[in-house]
Amino acid sequence: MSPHEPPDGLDTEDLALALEKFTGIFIRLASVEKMSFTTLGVLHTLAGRGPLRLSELKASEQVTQPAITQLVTRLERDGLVRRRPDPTDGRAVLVHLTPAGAQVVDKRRRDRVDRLTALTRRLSTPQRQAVAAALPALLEMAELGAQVLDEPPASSPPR
Amino acid sequence: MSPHEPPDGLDTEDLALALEKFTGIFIRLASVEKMSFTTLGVLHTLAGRGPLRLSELKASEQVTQPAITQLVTRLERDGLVRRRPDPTDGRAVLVHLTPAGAQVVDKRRRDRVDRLTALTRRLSTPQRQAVAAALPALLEMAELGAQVLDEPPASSPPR
DNA sequence: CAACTTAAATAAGTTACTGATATATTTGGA
DNA sequence: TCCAAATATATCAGTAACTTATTTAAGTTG
Repeated sequence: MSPHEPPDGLDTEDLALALEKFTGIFIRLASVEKMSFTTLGVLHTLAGRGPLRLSELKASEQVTQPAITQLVTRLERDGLVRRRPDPTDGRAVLVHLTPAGAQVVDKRRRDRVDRLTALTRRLSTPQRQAVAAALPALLEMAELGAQVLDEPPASSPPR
Repeated sequence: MSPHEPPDGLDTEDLALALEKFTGIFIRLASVEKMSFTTLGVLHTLAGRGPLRLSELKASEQVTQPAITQLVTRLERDGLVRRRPDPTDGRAVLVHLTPAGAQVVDKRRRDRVDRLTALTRRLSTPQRQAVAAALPALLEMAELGAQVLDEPPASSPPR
């Protein structure tokens, strides 16, 4: 009946439903401090991957190139990032996180950890163990997913 | 050392890190069709919880009341929702999803399920089982989290 | 070294937000 | 009963954050 169930008990429809609910809550767990999702995404990406070109940020945030230029301009105005020339390519610019920018990311992360801690305290021990056991698989899926998102969005990929 | 590790193996810092990566990918898995996160959030909320007042939508989306009024106006213009008077309160309006609106939500959900299926196929059987075993706990956390988000954002809530 | 490509910036217009305020309805006493 | 306060939504004016189209500058190639 369902084409989404491999033979080992993970129904992808259930998974999608659970993850929809969960991510909807999770992304609201951290204090948002008047910043858009895209802005926070850029700061977070820079914190995780180090200085990047505008074109690399564009790819990771799924907006147009002028939008990134303007967003970085605003972030620079607010002292959260700095533009520096790319020594290996005179056309390019490397966007660096400033200490203030790193602090924003850290604060959000601490908030999230605090709230997650509060949530997990209310789970049963087996539930906590189940979540801990699933973490490597979730990380693996995130990595696989990142690769997929770089590929073209074909509607019906011919197999 | 870490205040975030209960005695049964779930380090919340690890959890937060994994979930950050995972949700960052997950929310981009579905086709976005030129709609903002907020817009999609409203459609999804209506699909999940039935007709709601503007003020209820406002609470679930964390934007100002005029933003919701305008967003619903745009959605109504595009035929995705309809406003109808609340029979129990002459001031209020109930926002209903139209069939076209429900279709948008369904398509996104199908997209997501398809992509998740592709991802989970590349996991090992134990990994899939681990994810399946964690689903109830994730749902529980989402539910607990939803309650927390409704509460006032007090820094030190008195018990 | 001209033609092409790539990286980022600029320009002009649109959309989606915000705070402040207005309108209509309900609620709760005097 | 009736009026003041509270509640639910709408409107208005201004700003922020995007879009497409175009421009500028620096690399790459035959």
